[in-house]
Amino acid sequence: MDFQQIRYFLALAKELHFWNTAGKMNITQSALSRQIQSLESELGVLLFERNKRNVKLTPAGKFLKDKWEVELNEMEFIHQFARQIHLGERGTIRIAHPDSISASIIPDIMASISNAFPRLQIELVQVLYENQQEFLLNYKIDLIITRDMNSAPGIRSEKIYTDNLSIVVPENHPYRTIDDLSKETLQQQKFILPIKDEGSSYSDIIHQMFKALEVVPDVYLHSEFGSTIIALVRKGLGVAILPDSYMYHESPGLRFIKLPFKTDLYLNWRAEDHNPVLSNVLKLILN
Amino acid sequence: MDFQQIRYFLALAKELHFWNTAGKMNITQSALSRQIQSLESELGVLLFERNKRNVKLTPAGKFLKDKWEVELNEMEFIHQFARQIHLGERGTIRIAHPDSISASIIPDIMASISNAFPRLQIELVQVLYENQQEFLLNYKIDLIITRDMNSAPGIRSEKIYTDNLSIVVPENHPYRTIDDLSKETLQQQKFILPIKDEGSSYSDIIHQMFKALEVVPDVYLHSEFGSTIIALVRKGLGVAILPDSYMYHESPGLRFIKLPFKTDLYLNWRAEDHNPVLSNVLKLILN
DNA sequence: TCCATTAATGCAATTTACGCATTAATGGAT
DNA sequence: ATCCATTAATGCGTAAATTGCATTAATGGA
Repeated sequence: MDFQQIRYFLALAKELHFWNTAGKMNITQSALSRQIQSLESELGVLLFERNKRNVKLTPAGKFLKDKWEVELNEMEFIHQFARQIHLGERGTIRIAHPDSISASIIPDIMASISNAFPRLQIELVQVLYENQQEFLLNYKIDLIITRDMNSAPGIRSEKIYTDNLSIVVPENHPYRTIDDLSKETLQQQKFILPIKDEGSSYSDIIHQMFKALEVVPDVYLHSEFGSTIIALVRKGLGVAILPDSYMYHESPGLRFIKLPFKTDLYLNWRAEDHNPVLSNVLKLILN
Repeated sequence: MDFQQIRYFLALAKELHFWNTAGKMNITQSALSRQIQSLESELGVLLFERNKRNVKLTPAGKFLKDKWEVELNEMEFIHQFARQIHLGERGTIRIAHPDSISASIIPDIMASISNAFPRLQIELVQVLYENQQEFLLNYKIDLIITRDMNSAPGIRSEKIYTDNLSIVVPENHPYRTIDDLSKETLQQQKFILPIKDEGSSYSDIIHQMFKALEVVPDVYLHSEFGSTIIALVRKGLGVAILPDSYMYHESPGLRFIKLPFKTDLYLNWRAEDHNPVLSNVLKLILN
């Protein structure tokens, strides 16, 4: 059974005239007649009561007219929807990102996506450092922004942004500009730092920074969560080294003093993932 | 687009293997490959991501698999339903009948129909004498049982039953058997009779009966409604001439005395009505 | 009774679908 | 690293289906 046959049937059910219908459907009366016959015999249902003069729907034909009209519309809608999925205009994408950028570049990225593809559903999630690779490879997330270059097989990684590192101090702290910093005073600070994850280039950079400053930091506390770190600094429990992106969180009571060190942000995705939604989002972010 | 193509797609979406699927669908891998390609190009949607080694659904393919499964089941259900309509096993038929037989042959007819065609919906209606023909010809009813032969063009009529006429008297009435009746006493009765409709053979018969008995009835009241007539007789307001069928109404306080006159019941329907439900019901009633 | 209309049908031509055989890509085994 | 078995795609000839044209047969109206 062919959709076209059903379209012929619906047209004929409206017109109730083989010649007129054939004309409208751009076939000959002969073809239409045979298509209807073929439909009837395949269904095992007489659709029209017809003689050489009149054509009218049988009760079963009337029933099918009503039902098929609905079903064909439904089908057309489904196919339209499928086309949008195919073009990456519909669908869901799960993006993981570090807390630090949730107020800096993430809003820009989201705005850009929802502007270009308003029908996309985006799920923003946070993923612990040790789960990042597994979640990506097991399709729990589709895209992840990290501060580490990822070189695992099957994962592609591109640098998308570079953050400055700042030292974050409470408003009443004597550090006011970069010039106030000295090896001696730094040595006296209590530091609140991110957890030093194995192989994390981000914590490496912080480590290298202290090396370059020739300071061995007195680490008061390690936390994976930037918001926790910021709250602790505000309470005067220590100072922190954080990427500038945290400035966008508009947290009062803090001062960011830019340091001459940088940390990169990378976009990571499955190399073999051809999901058109992903392709579209990648194009947008990497532009 | 062909339903068969969608069935091929669904099979392949389950198997994810062209050779195995082709075998199960009883075609060659070549044909299956081309059918899927044709489906993809007609839809404008890539359904499978495939190389010479692996086959997997695209997001759009996954979506269509879920949707099409539902739609195809829906369609199969619709077609099954249509087949039942075609065979006259499903549908609605509106049957009109005189009040008199609602407790005699109507229950038998209903039982017979619902036994043979349990899915049929029957609507029983009452139609005033003057509307009978119009309602039938205008498809307001499909079948009508009358006490008059109908010979209008486009209407077929078949005799299905013959009722005896009885004189109906209250229980305390002196008439006990047919032998108690005499011209003289009949002349003294007050009669409650049906309305003498123009061209109604039924009221004709009652008229002829009185002529044969050489009695001119003292008609106290005319009513079209048998139940009204019966109620009036029970109250002692007169006696009536009614078809035996009323005996089945189990009305207490009445005596039916059979008279040597008969009245026929006819089944009437549109001659050109080929509704299979009607055909089935006709076959049952006329057997 | 005749005629115009119209659905069905025979036939030839065209288009489409199919199976067979082959090709080309790929993942796993040696 | 190389070879091989597996497997989806494809070229080609044949079979099947669909189509249009012309004709037929039925039917309602003049």
